[in-house]
Amino acid sequence: MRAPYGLNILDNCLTCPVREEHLFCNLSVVAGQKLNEIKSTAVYPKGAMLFIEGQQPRGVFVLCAGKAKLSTSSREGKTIITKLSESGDVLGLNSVVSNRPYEVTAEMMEPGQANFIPRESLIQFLKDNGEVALRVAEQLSRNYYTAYEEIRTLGLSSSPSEKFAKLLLSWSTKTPQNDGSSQVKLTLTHEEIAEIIGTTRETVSRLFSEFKKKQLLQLKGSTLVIRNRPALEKIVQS
Amino acid sequence: MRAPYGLNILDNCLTCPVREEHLFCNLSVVAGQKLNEIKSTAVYPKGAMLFIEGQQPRGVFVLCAGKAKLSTSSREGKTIITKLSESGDVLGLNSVVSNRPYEVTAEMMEPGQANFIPRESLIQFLKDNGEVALRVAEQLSRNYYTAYEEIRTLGLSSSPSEKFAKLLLSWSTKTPQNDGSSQVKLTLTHEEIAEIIGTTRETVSRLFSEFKKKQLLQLKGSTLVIRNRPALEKIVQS
DNA sequence: GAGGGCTCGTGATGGTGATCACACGCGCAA
DNA sequence: TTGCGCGTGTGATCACCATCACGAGCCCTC
Repeated sequence: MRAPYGLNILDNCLTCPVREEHLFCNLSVVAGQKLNEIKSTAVYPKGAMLFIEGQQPRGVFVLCAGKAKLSTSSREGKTIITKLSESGDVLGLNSVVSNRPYEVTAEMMEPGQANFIPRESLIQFLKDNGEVALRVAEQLSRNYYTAYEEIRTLGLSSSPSEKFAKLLLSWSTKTPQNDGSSQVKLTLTHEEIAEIIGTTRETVSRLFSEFKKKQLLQLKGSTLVIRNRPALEKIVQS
Repeated sequence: MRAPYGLNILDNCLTCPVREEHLFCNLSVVAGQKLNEIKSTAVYPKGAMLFIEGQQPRGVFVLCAGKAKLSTSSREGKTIITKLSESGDVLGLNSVVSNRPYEVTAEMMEPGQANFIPRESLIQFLKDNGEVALRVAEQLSRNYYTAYEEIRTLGLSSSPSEKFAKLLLSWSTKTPQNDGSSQVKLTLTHEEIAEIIGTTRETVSRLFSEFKKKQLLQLKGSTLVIRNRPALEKIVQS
């Protein structure tokens, strides 16, 4: 069975063979079944908006396949990307739990699939399953930590170089190589990188040039090779 | 009975006649009693550190009297204040729930009193009381919202004037007057304000001068009179 | 009353990064 | 091929704000 956009529909993407820290894994059999009943699965094209900043929270989305970017914008059109989400992430949880409008916009960066759990059902489910509520609390506090990291980055590290180096390091830690370097597929435009570190597209271009010249990184087609992590860490130092 | 620093020791500051949204209010009788058993009360002088960034989470502090500031610092010594806490606030909750180091330092800005609840006891308490766990989740998601507001401020509003105006408005909404103006007791130094909006002391001084000249605010001794809120909102606009 | 510590005002200066502008290369479709 | 849209490189300029510096006022202690 083929879904649009070349995706295979996953039968049940709430199960998670890989990452144990996922929110809805390792539940009791009863709870797992109940969760399966209240969820619904859908496939989304690139550019699809799961939800938009300011909307009333309809429910949470459990990303099963594809990547999504979370962003927030000012009235003047300036945008910052606050998180890149991957398979397994739960989107919209904060808004649903506190019943406040979505604080971000979630947009698919590539075709993907997600489970949707309506707000009312989820809240009732949490009330019926106290131990899951505690897991949700843990997840929320992890989210909070991520947000705090963001605050530290925005508030404490002033220069774009610093933030850029920090971003590169965060990518690099995901794909460590034995020789200290690492390779990453670069799927973001300079514009998007600028929105992540809170600067302009031009500055990002210049940063790439500068870092290339300093032998900190290298571009082979669309793969980014990060050399000399120690030097990057020295730039960050905060 | 007199406590040091001119404070009356409050018999049980977990009860909260005023604000219903407090975390540990309106519990069942049993839960309330249990909470009373595991908490301990202490009095703190001005400048006391309830906990410090990076420490392992010992437990949460429920602020009963006095104000505290939450801050985080970089290695180079730059500091940002992320929140000013008041009576009723629960400090350290995120770290305790996720069992990660305190992400901020909590320092008393004036003499005060707080209830301490050790981590182990609290977690056990939450496991035994699922409905309270959900309340904790709600509280955490509110914290998350606050953090997100901070991210928006730091990331989207570039100029110090904008952030300063935003800060003034946040103060002003707490004490609305019928004529559109409002008065606030100014207990912060320019230095501290600078740490809140992420700029320098000098810039804050200049902002005060500038806003005074523009009739946006006025200083009567240590009380700050905010006139012309619409103009401030126009400066913010984000 | 003298002295020290803290907060606040304000001038001078310089660096940095946003902004504007334009050119280039690439993929794609008519 | 031509044309268009998009992402990218890079120069020139300029406003803004951090930084340094210094002096004034204020409170507390000795």
